[in-house]
Amino acid sequence: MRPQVYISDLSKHVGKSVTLKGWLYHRRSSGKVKFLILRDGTGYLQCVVFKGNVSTEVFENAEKLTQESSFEITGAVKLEPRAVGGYELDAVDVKIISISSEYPITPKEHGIEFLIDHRHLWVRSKKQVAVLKIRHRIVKAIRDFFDMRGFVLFDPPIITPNACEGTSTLFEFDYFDLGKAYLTQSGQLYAEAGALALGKVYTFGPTFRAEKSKTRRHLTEFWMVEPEMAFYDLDDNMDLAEEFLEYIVQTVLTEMRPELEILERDVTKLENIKRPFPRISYDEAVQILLESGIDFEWGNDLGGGDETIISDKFDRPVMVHRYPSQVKAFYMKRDPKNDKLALAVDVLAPEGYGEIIGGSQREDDLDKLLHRIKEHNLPQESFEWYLDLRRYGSVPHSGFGLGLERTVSWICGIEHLREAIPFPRMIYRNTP
RNA sequence: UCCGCGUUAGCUCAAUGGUAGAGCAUGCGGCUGUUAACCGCAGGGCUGUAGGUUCGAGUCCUACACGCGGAGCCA
Repeated sequence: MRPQVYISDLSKHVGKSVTLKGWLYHRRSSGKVKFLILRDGTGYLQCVVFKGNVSTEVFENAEKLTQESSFEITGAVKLEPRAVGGYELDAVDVKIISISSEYPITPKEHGIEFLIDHRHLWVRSKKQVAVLKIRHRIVKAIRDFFDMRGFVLFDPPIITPNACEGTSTLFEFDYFDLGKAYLTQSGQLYAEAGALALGKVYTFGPTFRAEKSKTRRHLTEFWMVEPEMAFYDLDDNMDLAEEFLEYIVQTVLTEMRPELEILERDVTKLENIKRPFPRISYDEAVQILLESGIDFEWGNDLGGGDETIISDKFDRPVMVHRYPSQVKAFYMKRDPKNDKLALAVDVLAPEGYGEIIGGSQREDDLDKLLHRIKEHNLPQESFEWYLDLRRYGSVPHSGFGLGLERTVSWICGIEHLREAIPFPRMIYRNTP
């Protein structure tokens, strides 16, 4: 077999004869000349098959190729501004690997139901490939960011014996003789144990929510990254969060331009994402809502529409801090200046993409935490290990969680979370 | 759980209560520079399911199923 060259490496092979392998993305024919668009996962290449330049057999092979058939093609690479990608292959040989049956996803438009039913094939489409490559780059940026700052990856369990925060609905199942177990909704409590062992840690993995929620901002299975830092207060936490977001966005802007162009993303919106981000208190957020004519009662959580109104006031992510403690989880530390407030922060993405980060300083006082657990009617025995973290060398500590798919959606400018993960899991769909 | 909208060819959509149509895809033919190519021909339908109104229902009514969007909830 001749060595395979990838489309992304073609600049090194201009003027030379190479062999590429891939699938037929599209074909146009004009009698004695055929234009085959090859895709190989790294890009797209127009291959020209002239009847006069190849044997009858090769020309017939090119004729037989249907959309998504796999094949091998050999020819000389040349610069060609008229072709997609800027290069073109003057084919001398075409070998069929496998002829594709009638491919369901045609070049014309499709409805979302059809596409999601064919997700296993939809991921071959140009925009989906671009989104998934950006997702990959974001994941790498996340790991690089924390690794460069001395964080240690600390993997929490996915099977947990009880509800982490006592709020969300969880997926429940039988766990041998030990009774009910649950799929994790957050690795955060375990991350706190990690932070007290290793100083700075992060978790990164799938999490599960069983809420019967059906909106474009929801998945039942999604990925979350959760840093947790010993000796960080709320301000340190917010400093890290904004540095983190800036790094992710600027990395994608620098390294993923071609993909952002395929997605027709307005990059000027992303170029704004530079520190410092605006920081407003919950009280100030409520003021914005009241001034916008929203009938909002102090003490309620912000809804999706409220978040959009607030984020529309800014051209970069806005950090809303110090929420009423009644709408936040039991483990969040109270504001020493106002016991009704929790030292929490939510980061709202611009352009209506909503909450991408939720975080807080954690309650580090044993007695207060015990009190909170009773207040929330949580089973204390399940949290004894967590309370131990306050019994043995408790320190101020903070952390936050970033929803990966919401971040991918925002950066890619896509409408629905289901396009930000290869195989989305939603309330009425667990296939393919 | 609640509130809207939808379901017609493989796909995307048309069709005043009166013979079910187009584009794409597929097949055959034509074209030596195409960019979702183009031109000609052909095949392709229990109009989501079950009732009802009517001389006559894709169209009007009722129920159900499925889907999409939103609310609540959440990252």
